Amino acid sequence: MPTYKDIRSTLLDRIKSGEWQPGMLLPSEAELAEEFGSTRVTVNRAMQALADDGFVERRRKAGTRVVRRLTRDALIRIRIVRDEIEQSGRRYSYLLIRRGRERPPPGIQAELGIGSKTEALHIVCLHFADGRPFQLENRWINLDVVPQAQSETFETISPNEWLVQKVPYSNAEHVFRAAAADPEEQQQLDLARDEPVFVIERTTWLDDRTVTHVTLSHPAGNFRLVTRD
Amino acid sequence: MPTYKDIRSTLLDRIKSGEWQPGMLLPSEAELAEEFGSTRVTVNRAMQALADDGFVERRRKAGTRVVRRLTRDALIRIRIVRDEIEQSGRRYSYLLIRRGRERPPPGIQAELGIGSKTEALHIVCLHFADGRPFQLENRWINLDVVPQAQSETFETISPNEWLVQKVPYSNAEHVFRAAAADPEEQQQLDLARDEPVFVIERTTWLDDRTVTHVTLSHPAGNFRLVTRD
DNA sequence: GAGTGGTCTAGACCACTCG
DNA sequence: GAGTGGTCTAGACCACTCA
Repeated sequence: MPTYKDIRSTLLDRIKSGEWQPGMLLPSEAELAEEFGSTRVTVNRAMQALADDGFVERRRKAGTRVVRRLTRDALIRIRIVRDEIEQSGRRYSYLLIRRGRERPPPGIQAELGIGSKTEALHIVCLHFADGRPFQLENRWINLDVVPQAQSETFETISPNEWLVQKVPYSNAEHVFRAAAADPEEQQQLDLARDEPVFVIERTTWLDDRTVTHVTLSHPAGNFRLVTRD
Repeated sequence: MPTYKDIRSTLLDRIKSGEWQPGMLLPSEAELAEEFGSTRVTVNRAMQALADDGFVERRRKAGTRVVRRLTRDALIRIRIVRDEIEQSGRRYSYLLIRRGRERPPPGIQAELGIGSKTEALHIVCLHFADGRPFQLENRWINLDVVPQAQSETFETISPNEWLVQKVPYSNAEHVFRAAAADPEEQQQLDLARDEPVFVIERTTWLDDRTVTHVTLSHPAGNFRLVTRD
């Protein structure tokens, strides 16, 4: 007696082998239930799993179709920078460079969703791997959302780790880009001449209120972001 | 009467609000079923959805716990380059630069998983947005896996689109990095002086056999990769 | 209107794994 | 051994949406 996972797997094979081509209409749940000698509920569970994974699209009355893939989804797992460094067997260290309340520039104001006269917490710090600069962190924290940040010095704990503890489940948007290094990046990251930076920008929300916006710059020579399905 | 989605949503609120902290043991399915006035099956469906999304971890006998988040997952949707350009309202065009059978350099041999004397199909081409270079594609195709590629000229269809048609459901690994431009990138992408490139490398398999390896270079000034949970 | 998927209940048995 | 999650069946009703 097949489980819904067995059924899912069998159906997926038919899709991957090309037996069921993109755009094709699949048999109804009732028909498949008969074929597999199981219940419609079980087939439904399998088909929903395939739909969750983006292989098929389902509509009532219209039935289930193999998706036409125009995109490829890649999942990136971004670790806390300390973990990332330690996991690779290198020694992690941390240095706070600046910390203060400031009125952010207009672009950051917009990201944080705050008024032009409101101050936010601005932090610049460095993360090292085996004593060499690995990541320059330039962060703005919205004090309307996380007022506790005011009483934290960030001298021993990085804002990265502090925020994960205080605000564990937020949403985020990332932008990845390459850029020529600006003078501060050039100096703090100790870059080779003409070495560009790999930049991750992250904005984090809690229920539509922006918690923080951060720019993470890395020497291009020692940073790559890897993905596997 | 709550649906499993209602239950999922209620439980997720408790996690996000901090009522249920990371590491905490959740009530058993039976207890929650009683609380919500539903069946254990329905609660199970909700909890499995939370587990799929990475919010909780479940083990028989040990129960269900809120996950301690040390990572953040980001989903990147990579479109076919033509779609990406047209979707943004720009005009797409394509130019084949080179195409030929060659013995690939050692690094590519390893990626493709072929012997040192085996030839592969090497293609270099350019994708334009509104007539300006957008992406330089440098691709190796494993002819053991996709022999049909030999009889395709790739003069009117890009290898990108051709492969999606021929091999719709493959697995992939991506590497994102920044780099100083090499001479060919500098010339073909018409880069400003000292402008770095944003590089995506993708390896694609079909059942453990490597189909293709491609390096996609973009002018840093006009390329960003965006993600949203 | 009719066919398809979406979901629930009630009861059951199984599989894992902790103590 | 016992408690927890994993899954199935059988029957039912509902909700959407296509023709």
